[in-house]
Amino acid sequence: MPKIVNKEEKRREIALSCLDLIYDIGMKKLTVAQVAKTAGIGKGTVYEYFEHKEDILFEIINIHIEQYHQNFIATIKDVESTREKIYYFFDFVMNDSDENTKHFNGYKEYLSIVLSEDNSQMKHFNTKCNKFFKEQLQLMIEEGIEKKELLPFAINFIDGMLAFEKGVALMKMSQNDFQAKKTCEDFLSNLFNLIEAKK
Amino acid sequence: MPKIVNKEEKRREIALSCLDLIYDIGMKKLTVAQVAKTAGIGKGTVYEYFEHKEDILFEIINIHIEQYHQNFIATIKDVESTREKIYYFFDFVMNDSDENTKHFNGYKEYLSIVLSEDNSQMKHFNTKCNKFFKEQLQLMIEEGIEKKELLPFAINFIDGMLAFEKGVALMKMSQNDFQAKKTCEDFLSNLFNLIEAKK
DNA sequence: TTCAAAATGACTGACCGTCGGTCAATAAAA
DNA sequence: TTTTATTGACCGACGGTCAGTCATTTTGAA
Repeated sequence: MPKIVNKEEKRREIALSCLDLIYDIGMKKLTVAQVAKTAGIGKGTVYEYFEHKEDILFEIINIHIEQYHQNFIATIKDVESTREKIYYFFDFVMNDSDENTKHFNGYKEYLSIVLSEDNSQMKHFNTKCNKFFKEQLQLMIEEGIEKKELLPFAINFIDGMLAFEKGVALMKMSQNDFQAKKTCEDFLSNLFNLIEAKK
Repeated sequence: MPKIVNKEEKRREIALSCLDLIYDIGMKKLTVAQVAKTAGIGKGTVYEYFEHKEDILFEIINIHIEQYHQNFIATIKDVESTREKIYYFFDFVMNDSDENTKHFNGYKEYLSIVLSEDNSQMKHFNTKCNKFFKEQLQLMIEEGIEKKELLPFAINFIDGMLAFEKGVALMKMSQNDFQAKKTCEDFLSNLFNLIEAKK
């Protein structure tokens, strides 16, 4: 019998090898032949690990989100004020570093596919991610209220903040020169004026 | 000279003939051969009126938006309270009628294309549409403040409401069983608690 | 103990069908 | 005859398949 490969590991390895390629040219222009060449495998082998071309991106997004979740929790832990924590919640749409731009771009490509197909698995994955962030935001805000940094009714704006963040992401992805950072900062500043406990 | 066809009119006519087809199967599965057959023309003729397949959807969206804008202004005119007007602003994501679902679905397909390509024209179109809605919302709110229905700082939440609406749209498009209507209603109810002038 | 044959999963790239887009030829109006 | 509109055969690119090859391990007869 041949060496048994760790399918999950190799799947991950192939996906990651295409990361820059996808970032450079996008999923639409990406060909499976290119993927195979980049990963140093045969074209048929790609289909040994992925159901279809789009599946490759799904793997990448899974990796990114996993990292992001961990990173998020770790960073939050070291932040003192609720205000700062919530700002960090919007980091994904505000941060224009190379690293984050790459993630953001990947998410854009991913969304494009979710919208064009009717893939229940991908939609479910979205729901799961969203749930995570909602829970995190809820924790932050509840803690903020407990610490008397926020007024109690701040709890009512969790869904609003979640949707706002998604909306800013969408506008950043679908418009030229959209001022994501400014829009977030203004919104947060105005919101905090209302929900923050006055000293 | 031979028969001069009204290019713009025929373009519109071809696009509209495919409306249900696109709604049924989506842009990805739509083939140009199908479009030609449905419109009762040759495949090559399609390219006389459209630059590429996606261009057909762009025409549809243009028609829809034009209608929608007119309809929006007309409806707003007959509505009394600012609160109701703003509710109507969220109609696009809350209304599940067949008619609106079709428009919403078209917008979803459209967005998918905007995200997958880097089409500056489409992004510019988005920016324009958004500007329209922002102006409308601004008018409503300014009027509401003038009529003492809203508190003055309500003006600060225009961008927030815009982004919120976009976010709800995105979540509705990319998740299973997302409660768009409830999310909007809750958000608006909570927001009005803050920005509405107390009697 | 040895090692050839059998077994099997990994891997491959030629091949296929589909489809977006092109263009040379044709039709038709003026 | 000229100009414009129309057309569908054709092309090339690409996603996905599959019959066959390879490499390694297991097996069991000598």
